[in-house]
Amino acid sequence: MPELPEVETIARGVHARVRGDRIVHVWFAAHPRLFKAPAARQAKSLLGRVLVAVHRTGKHIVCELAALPKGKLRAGDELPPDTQWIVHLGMTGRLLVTTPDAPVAPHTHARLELESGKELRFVDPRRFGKLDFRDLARGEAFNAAGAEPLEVEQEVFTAIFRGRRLAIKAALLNQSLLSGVGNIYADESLFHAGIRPRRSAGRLTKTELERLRVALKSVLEHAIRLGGSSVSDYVDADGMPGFFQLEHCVYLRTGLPCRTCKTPIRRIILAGRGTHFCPNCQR
DNA sequence: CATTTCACCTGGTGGC
DNA sequence: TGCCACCAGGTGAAAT
Repeated sequence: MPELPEVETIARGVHARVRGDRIVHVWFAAHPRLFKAPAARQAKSLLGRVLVAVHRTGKHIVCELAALPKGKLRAGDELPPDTQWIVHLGMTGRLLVTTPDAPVAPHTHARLELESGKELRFVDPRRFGKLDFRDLARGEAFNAAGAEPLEVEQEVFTAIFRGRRLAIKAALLNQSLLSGVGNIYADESLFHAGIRPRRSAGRLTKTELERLRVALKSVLEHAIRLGGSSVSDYVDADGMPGFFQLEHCVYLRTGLPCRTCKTPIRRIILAGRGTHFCPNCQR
């Protein structure tokens, strides 16, 4: 499932391959629920525009698009973006840069044909993903609701959880508090911070919260360096897997010995999700 | 308001 | 081998 490190990896890969390319044809599948703004409006906004940059905000991939100016474009000219195409991968979404003759995978819901001949494809078997766009002229620039885990400072991080009675794991998963943390990195960061997932968020000490902030940041950064976790069907923009799943300490390791103390990893259901922890290392 | 539960989806799994 | 019930979980809406 794509979380912050996977989305970051994909965004970087797409950016490197399509930056400066122009969208010359747009095809969308007829699955209305995939589209927050109507598909026809999105297609109209995408067609003919240049992909100026692709980056990540929370779990969203943001493609910055610019209209081509009327006059001649000179080398080195910066095109100011006027539109954003927003891709959320949901559970099983993929954003792939392919050659036009590459076989079209089942559940391909969007194909953007580029001037260079490449194609940007959105594939999502479960259709939990979402496609949307923003008109920057209307001041609609996309913003994640929660704080960025890689940038948030101690004081803000502490304030986020203050007074909240829900379990810390549930709080970590709440995208309006922190953006980008999903099930894998919630479990892994709580392990590295030595905190049980069921602990009440508001009852954690300042020291524990600081341990959690640092653990979360370093787990996410490590995962980005390894290209993310390929646990179900995640692949990057080139269709290549990541390798952070090899470094998981608790996620999907139920019954296996803790890498630190050999105690078998336990699995519970918390906030409706499978939750993994070491009963000895996490208190 | 804060928090919890559930529907949305399909592919993979395991039981028979 | 085939069939089917069941589960996975990010998000947003509905319920509590």
